[in-house]
Amino acid sequence: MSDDSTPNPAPGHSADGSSTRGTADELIAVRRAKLDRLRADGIDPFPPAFGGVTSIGDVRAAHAELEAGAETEDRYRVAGRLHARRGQGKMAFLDLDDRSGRLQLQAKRDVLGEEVMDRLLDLDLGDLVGIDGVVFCSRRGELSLRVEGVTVLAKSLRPPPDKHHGLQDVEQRFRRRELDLLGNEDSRALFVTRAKVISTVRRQLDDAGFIEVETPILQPLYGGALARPFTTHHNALDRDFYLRIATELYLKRLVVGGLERVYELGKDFRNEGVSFKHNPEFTMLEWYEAYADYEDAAARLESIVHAVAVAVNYDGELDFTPPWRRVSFVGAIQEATGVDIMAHPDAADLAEAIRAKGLELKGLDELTWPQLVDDLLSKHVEPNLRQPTIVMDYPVAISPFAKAHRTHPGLTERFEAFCGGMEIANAFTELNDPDVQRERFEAQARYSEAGDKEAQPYDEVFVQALEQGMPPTGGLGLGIDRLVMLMTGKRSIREVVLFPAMRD
RNA sequence: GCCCUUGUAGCUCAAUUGGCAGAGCAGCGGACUCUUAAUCCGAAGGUUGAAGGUUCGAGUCCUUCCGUGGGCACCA
Repeated sequence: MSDDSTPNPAPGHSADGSSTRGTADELIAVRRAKLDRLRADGIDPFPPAFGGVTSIGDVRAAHAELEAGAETEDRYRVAGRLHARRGQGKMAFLDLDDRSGRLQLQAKRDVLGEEVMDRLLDLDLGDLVGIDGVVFCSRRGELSLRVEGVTVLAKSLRPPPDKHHGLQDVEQRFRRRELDLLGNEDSRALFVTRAKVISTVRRQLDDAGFIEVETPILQPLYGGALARPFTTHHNALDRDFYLRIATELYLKRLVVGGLERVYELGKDFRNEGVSFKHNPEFTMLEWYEAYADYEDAAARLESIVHAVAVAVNYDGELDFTPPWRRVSFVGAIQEATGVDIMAHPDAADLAEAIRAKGLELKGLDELTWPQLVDDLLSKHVEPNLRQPTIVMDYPVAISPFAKAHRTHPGLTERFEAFCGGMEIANAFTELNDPDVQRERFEAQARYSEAGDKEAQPYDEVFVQALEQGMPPTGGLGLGIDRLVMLMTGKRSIREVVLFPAMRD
């Protein structure tokens, strides 16, 4: 570490100039020299706290009507990061950022005196400072604080991103999210919006009588979704655990236990490829409601998502007003491709029908019937579902936890919701017949033996829970990251996850 | 895993057909008491992602590797 501090000139007067260069190391060295100068002057560059701060947003709100040139007697203490500086002589203007906004500071030598003024001018962009001052409105109409006191709150030793362009490099924005946040106001706003999405969802469920629960992330058996898990090892118990791919099975055991309305909001982990809509760890909401079915779940989903859109002032092209368009799974595929999947109940037959329609599907002849059906939906239907759409009644073969449809054989009471060409939710009338559930697991075991790495492992404890008796239940899973993508108009999940997975 | 794309100063971006690597901001020295992408003067700042190769000469062309972004595959 290069800590070769220059001799300390008077505060505010810059370092001797002989060692002032422009490389990254030298930029840091200049800042370290200023740090040393503060310490030499008996100033703590990293004080422990700074009380009595008013947010810039609150200062602005209190003086929204102030006219150009107006003075006040109103004093405030604000704190934040130094963003820009104009003027260097007997008067300077500085911009100070906090989470709520930006405020101009006016520093006058005749107000502050030589020592304080010099110290203030010696600050670097990016330094965290506390300011005591009095509100006025500049001749050009800019709400400002006339500085009366300056407190260094934390010295910044590295240069901040460009003050106008912010941080543009996508890789650095994701790898060094703190630089993205401090350099790009819209990035900060996005994550505030994300928090609002989550708090709104919570409030909706809390107000509807749901209780929030926490179930294991480290699971001895994974289940509740069709996906490959991450595996880890517990040393003391000397056994492998899986990071959960879903919360479904534990939550249904809580319904068996009589909690009736439960939800969990947290991370799931799936060991699959990354894409604009997949991150290996992602935030999932699941809720289960006793005595409800999938129609009730659909209505609740519409209501919650609509409430979220209102809460974040969504103004994009999607219309989340309930009720959303409903189409049947079979009908949606037939409409988009002309193929009636129920008329072709085996794989070879269905593959022939797909080929007859001239549709593109890779590996057509190697795929199982469920795979063919799933591909038809994901490649030929899903991308075109822009406006919120609920696709109802999925085939039983791809729905191991959904109850058989009350009137249509071969189908289940399951829907997925799509918006912006993406799946955002998956819900069923939950299968609560333990014998049928046991058969479904056995079918999954056969898929697994046939080489399907995503088939469900048999979960005997879960089946025994169903044998205890689970009330009729509606359950739903909602992808929170994708919901935030929709609400903010972002096309990549990496934009809405603070620290997305990156290659090393 | 495969294909395409991209990587230049701390940050944002240029560089014609292969012909002296440049600008703005930031930083440094100086001027400036209502500026706000402040302005003005001055001096600086580079292993062009890495390693090889072709060439009189490579940021530019070729090979390999690393990372980004996009697509495919995977995601029954």
